[in-house]
Amino acid sequence: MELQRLPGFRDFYPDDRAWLNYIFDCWRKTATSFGFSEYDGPTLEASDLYRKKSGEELKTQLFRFVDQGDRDVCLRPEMTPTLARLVAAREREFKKPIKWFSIASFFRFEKPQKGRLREFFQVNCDLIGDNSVAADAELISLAVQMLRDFGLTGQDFYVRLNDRRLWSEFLKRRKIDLSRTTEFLNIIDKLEREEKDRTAQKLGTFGLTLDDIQEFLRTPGEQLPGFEDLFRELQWRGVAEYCQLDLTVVRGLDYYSGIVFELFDRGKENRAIAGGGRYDQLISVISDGAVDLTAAGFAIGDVVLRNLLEELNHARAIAQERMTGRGLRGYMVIAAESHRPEAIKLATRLRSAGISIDFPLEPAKVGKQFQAAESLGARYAIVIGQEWPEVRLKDLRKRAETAVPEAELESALKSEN
RNA sequence: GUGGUCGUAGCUCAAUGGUAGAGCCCUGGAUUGUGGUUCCAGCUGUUGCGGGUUCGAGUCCCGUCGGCCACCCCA
Repeated sequence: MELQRLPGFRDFYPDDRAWLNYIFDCWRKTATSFGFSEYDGPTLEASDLYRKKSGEELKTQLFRFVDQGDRDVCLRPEMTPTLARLVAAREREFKKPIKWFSIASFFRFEKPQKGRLREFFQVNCDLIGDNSVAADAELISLAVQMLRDFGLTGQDFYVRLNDRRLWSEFLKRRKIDLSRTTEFLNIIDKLEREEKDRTAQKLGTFGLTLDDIQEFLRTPGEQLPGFEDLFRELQWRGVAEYCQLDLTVVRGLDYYSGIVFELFDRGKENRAIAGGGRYDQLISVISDGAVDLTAAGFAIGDVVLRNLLEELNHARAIAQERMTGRGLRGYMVIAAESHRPEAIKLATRLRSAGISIDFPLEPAKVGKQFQAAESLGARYAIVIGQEWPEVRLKDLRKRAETAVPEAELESALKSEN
């Protein structure tokens, strides 16, 4: 019996790692283009960091243990508390608004299934110290752009947008105890999935009926000042058409205080690709009131995203193209072993110039070497033979071969085509 | 945590309860300086693991560990 991989964890063989790199590169490029700076934090955090902001149920989903120093620690299940800690600790060093992103791995002890594993990666983008609707719009716009950069379109995904304050107002107006907000939002969250009877029964404990809710759902968000401003901001950014108001989107986390949104794929699966919102009180809570900064952010996970990119033909084609573009530039075919020393010196020089080069470590037949070049995905074969110092440069895609003096090889390999 | 379903070669899968196979991949070769095709040969298994029924179990039964899916939960 061989050693097994832990359930919910993945190996990343080169093909898988290429996918991950492609996704990371895309995330990083887009976040940077919006003026966000990359940061990171530790993978392991004190358990208290997560207890401060959440309920008791959390602990079954944490990778939690006591270290050799008798500290109660957790593998991070999300980035936001770490971010809040970082910002709270050195808040005055950074000009506002703080626009940061990170690409990191997270751990949750859950039952693995489609789109949900025990270790996964997320890009987290947060905008801190600005509570304008422009900040909200900026984040939504960034989330949309991040998906568009993978070749996804409005045909593939859309944004479900809501503001929790709409429900807060709703509760206030009906004189319902606001301390039960979380309980209430949980019912709203399940509105589409749970049986109507069950929902009605739960609502009954609030003195509400299903009709009360349905009626409120039909009335758009003009009841909250600022929502029109938000949509105007979204329009300026060209992302309003991706968004639709959906009051049933509330998101599970307690700490969301304003807008919340999720990006869904339009396929029948309808899974959330990304989610986020405004959490104006969290930094204050984490820092025990020392620092009070408004904030909003979102995260995109790698698992659902990759599933989706592989399912959609156009997105998969783009991914394949961008991933193979980074292959080997030249494979050196050493046809004359007597020139191996020169060949290796040449390869070393080309590599120093940033050109990816490989060659056989031991003598091999020329045919074999060409096969190797082919299977390694090399763009060019460089044949080192008796003609040295002249070499033969063969374009493996075009199947065309030319003679090139070795001194000119570098520029020949660098020229685009 | 609950339920369904599936575990056979590295991968994808065959095998009415009766001697475990194919394709792909990989390795080597096809008169020694040219690759996506082709041909030949070779390699690989405690049929996930442990019990049970049977003359005989990959096949039937129980347990267990995994995978997938749904529920729960979702940061």
